[in-house]
Amino acid sequence: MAGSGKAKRGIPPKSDLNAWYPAIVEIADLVDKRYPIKGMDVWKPYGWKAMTLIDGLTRSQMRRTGHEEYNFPLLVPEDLLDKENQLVSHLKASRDTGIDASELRVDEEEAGFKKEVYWVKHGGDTELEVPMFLRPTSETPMYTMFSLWVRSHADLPLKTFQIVNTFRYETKQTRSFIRVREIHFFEAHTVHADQDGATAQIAEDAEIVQRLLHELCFPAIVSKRPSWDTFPGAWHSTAVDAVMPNGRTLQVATYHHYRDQWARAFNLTYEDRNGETQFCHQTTFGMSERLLGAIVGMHGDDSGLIMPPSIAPIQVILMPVAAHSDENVIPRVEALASQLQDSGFRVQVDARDLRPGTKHYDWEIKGVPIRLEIGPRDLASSQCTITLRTGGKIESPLEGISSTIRQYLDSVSDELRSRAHAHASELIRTFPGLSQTADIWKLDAALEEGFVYELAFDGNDADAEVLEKATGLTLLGDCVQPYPEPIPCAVTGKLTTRRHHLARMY
RNA sequence: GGGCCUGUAGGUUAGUUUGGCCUAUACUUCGCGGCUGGGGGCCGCGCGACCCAGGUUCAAAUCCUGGCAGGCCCA
Repeated sequence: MAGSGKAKRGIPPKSDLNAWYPAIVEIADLVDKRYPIKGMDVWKPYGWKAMTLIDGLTRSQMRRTGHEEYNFPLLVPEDLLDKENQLVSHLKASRDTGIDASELRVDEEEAGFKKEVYWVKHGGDTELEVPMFLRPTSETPMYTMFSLWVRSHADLPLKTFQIVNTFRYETKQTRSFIRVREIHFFEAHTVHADQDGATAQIAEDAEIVQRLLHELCFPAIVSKRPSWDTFPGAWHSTAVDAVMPNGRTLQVATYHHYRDQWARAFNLTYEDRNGETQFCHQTTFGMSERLLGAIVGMHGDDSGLIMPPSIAPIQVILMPVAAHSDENVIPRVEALASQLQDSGFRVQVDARDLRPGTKHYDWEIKGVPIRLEIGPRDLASSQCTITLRTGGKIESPLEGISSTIRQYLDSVSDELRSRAHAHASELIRTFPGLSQTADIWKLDAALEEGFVYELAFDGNDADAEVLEKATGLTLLGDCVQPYPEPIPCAVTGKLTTRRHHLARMY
C-alpha cells in the first residue's frame, strides 16, 4: 500500500538520482521549472523560505566576523569589463609563460566572462552608446567603487558582502540550484593593507564554511585548487566540494586570495602610516543556492526531502486529528502552536480537512523534521504523537513540550550528520594506481563509476593531465587535510603527504 | 563545439510508424456535493490538452521546413 501510494506522487527512487532530483525539487514545491527560460526557475515560497534561512545563517556569520552588507547595481557598463578582461588575459598569459605579470603588456585579447554574460544593448529603441551587461559576479562593479572609498590605512580592512542575483549564460544542461542561469549568489569581498591581512581573511572564510556545513549537516572536501584551475586573477583558490550521492562532487563554496593583482588593475591603493601609497590586498568568498542543492541531494530519501532543522521552513507541523469528533482538538493545537512559536520554533498548523495519511505524506515529501499529532485520545491523556522525519514515532507528554521538541530537532540534526558522513565516506575510495608501459599510462584496476578516488599526488600540470586523461575524472586539488605519513605520488612516485581527490564534477 | 531524440489537460500518458475511425484515451491533480476520519478511504458530478509559425493535402496531433522549449550522448 505504502509503496504504490508513493508512486502516486511519482517520486522515482533516490538511487536514480538523475530522475529523483529534478522530480523532488518540484514535487516538494521548492521551485517551478516551467518558466520558459532554460536555467531560470521560479522560487516557490517553500523553497525560497529555505534559501532565505540559509542566507540568514550566512548573514549571522558575516555579522559575527564584522562584514557589512551592501547591494550593488545589477548592470555593469562594458568599459569596466574590458578592464577586467585585460587583467584576466594579462594574468593568464603570465601564468602560461611563467613570467612575472608586471613584465607583460596588456593586450586586447578577449577573455574572462565575456562569452557567458547577458548583454543589455538597447534602452527602449535606442541603441546604447555603452552597452551594459548583467553581473556574472561583482568584482568589477565593487572594485570600481572600492578604489573611491579606500583612501588610507584607517579605511582598512574593508569587509563587505552582498546576496544578490547574478547571471551567466549557460549553454550546458541546467539543473535546479546546481547549474542555473540566474544565480542566487552570496559574495564577500574584502580589502586589506597587506598580504597577511588577506591570508588571515582566508582562514576566517575557512572557519565560516565549517560552521555553515555543521549547521547544514553535511561534510565536504576542502581543497586548494590546482594552479591551472585557479580563479582568474587569484593567487590561490580554495574550493569546498560536497560529494553527492551519485559520487559526483558539487562545488558549494570558494574563497580566493587575490594578493594585490586585482588592486593593481583597479588602481586600488591606500596611504600607509608613513604616507606612502600601497596597493591593497583582496579576497573574495562565494556561495550560492548550490548549498540548497547539496542539502536536497544529500539528505533526501525515497520519500522526499529531509530538511535540516537549521533551515527547515517548518520545523514542526502540527496536525489536528479527528477534529470533527472533538471540538477541543483545534483550540488545543492552536494553543500548542503559539506556545512553540513563542519558544522560537518555526511551526505551522495543518488544519486542512484531509485524511491524516495524506497529511503525513505531504509533509514527508517536504521534509519537515517533526510531525506532531493531537487528537481526542491525546487530549484525554495529555500527550501528543511525534513522528521524526528521520524515522521513529513517539508518544510524548505535552508537559515540557518545548524542550522535548528542541531535543528531537537536535537528534534529527545529529542523525542527518551521521548519515551524510557515512554516505560521503562510502563514496570516497582509494585510487587503485597507475603504471606506465612504453609511452602509455594504464590504470592498475578499472574505476567504478559513481565514486570519488583519493590519492597521493605531487606532480606538475602534465602529470595531472596524465591522471585526468587516464581516469576521465578531474583533480580537485590539494586537500586541506594532508596524509599523516608520506606516500608515493600516484604518477611520479615521489613521497608526499599531499592528498588529492579525483572526481566527476557537476 | 559535434551528433541524436522529444514536445498531447497542472502532472504522467494512449493515439503519430501506415494522415480520415479523434467530437483525442486513461490515471492523477483540481473544483462541487455527499459519506468518512489516529498513515494516500469511498460514491457521484464537473473543469481541463495536440509547443509556435509556415507548408503539403479534399483531409494534419500524425508528414515537411523553420523557430522556441526540454532531454540524451560525445569532445
